[in-house]
Amino acid sequence: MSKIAAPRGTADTYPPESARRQALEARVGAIARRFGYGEIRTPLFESTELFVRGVGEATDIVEKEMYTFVDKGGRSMTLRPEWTAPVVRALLEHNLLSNGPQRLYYVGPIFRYERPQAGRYRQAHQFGIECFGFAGPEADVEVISLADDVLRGYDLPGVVLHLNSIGDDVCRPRYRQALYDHFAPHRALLSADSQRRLERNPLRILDSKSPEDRALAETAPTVLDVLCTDCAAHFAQVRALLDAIGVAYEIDPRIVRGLDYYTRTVFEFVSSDLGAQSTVCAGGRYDGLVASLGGPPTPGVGFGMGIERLLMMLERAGLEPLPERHGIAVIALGDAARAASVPLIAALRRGGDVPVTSDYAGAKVGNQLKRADRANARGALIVGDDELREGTVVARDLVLRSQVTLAVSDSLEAAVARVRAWYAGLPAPDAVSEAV
RNA sequence: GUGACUGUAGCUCAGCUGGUUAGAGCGCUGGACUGUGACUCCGGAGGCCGCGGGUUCAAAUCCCGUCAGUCACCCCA
Repeated sequence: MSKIAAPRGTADTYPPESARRQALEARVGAIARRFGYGEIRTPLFESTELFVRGVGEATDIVEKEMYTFVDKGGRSMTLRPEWTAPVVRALLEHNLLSNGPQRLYYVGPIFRYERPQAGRYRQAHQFGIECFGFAGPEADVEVISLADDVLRGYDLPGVVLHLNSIGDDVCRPRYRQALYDHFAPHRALLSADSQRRLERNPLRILDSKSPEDRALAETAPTVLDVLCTDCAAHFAQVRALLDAIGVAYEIDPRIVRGLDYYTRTVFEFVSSDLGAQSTVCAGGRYDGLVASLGGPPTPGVGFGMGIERLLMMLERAGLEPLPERHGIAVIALGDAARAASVPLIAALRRGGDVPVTSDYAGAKVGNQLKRADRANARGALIVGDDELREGTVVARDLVLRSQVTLAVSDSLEAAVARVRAWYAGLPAPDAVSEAV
């Protein structure tokens, strides 16, 4: 025991849990493709400079959460802490924006050096999308609606979409100033953290959890009061379009953003089921990012969704998908039968989509049947001395507990065909479980 | 990075104020049932009591450190 363990905040995923993740990843990918998004994969690590410039020097991610190392060439590299900057880098590197608007989705790990907690890990996984080239509110709505489809599709209770606008280069500085003016006279009443925030980023005081800040935050001016005409119009259209397609939301002026690149629309899907990390999906518009990384001025909007948080919500909501009941377990009894079963197993696996397993350790029938049952196999093929002599196999329905004898001695092809026909003829597990 | 709680068999957990061979349930495995998976009964394997140090005649138990988990803060997906 206590040999080498997985590093803090990381986890292994193995059956049956890995099947849940596969299913989830397949599902979100399918939804993204239905919206016309194509998958992008980027390296696990990038030049540190990319994140410093893309995410923002003064953000927590860059200041204290990056896994940074120096490679053998003396270059500073960083494990991807978020997806947006790498995606933009790839787009610029391959000049994809000159092909017009781009719709991309991703699924994969991110790394942040943080103390682990419910729904927070050092290696986490995110699904997300990025939509480049559309400045209008339709793109915001498309992105939000995609996230909404994913979450609503799971019918999760208690998920609420919070929506806000944090303005642009014109109105955000104005808002900062307004907040500063509001809090500065009462500086002494703020929590220690917020006194620091006041100088660096007064917006952050708004989402503080400390009670002494709350009272002052209640009376603070709202972003929405100081949006410039363009931003206000954009926000109004986003809301109108969300209404038009029936996506429910709540205006929440307290949503701010930890990353520097956001402009205008920001949103979060929040669940009461996640403990302190209540956000399962967060995103927004980032019209300045592409240009700040050296590309042509290009509007963009997207979101990131936490896979672990989504899995946690599914678990707590009791929405675990039932394991699929399928496959054939070959049960060979004795050395001769075991050897004789190999060609049949191989033939069944080739060109078939039915999982075929076999126990080569020579456990007794009862145990092998039990294991096959627990592994959710649908049927079993039993070959013992009698069957070997007679050139047959016993084909057993593991759900109905009934069995037939199949001849397999004429030719391998015929045997395979006969087994496939038998398997295909088994009643669907759903129908069976209702009958039983 | 800060704080609190926790670490005993594959899993879930008992082990009172330190005392001799560390337990249970589930799982695994053998048998009752010479080749059929529920249930029942009887047996078996499986533990550096997270790791390191200290106190003591004696430590799973007390103390310190460390690693890990959980929860919260900071912050965020």
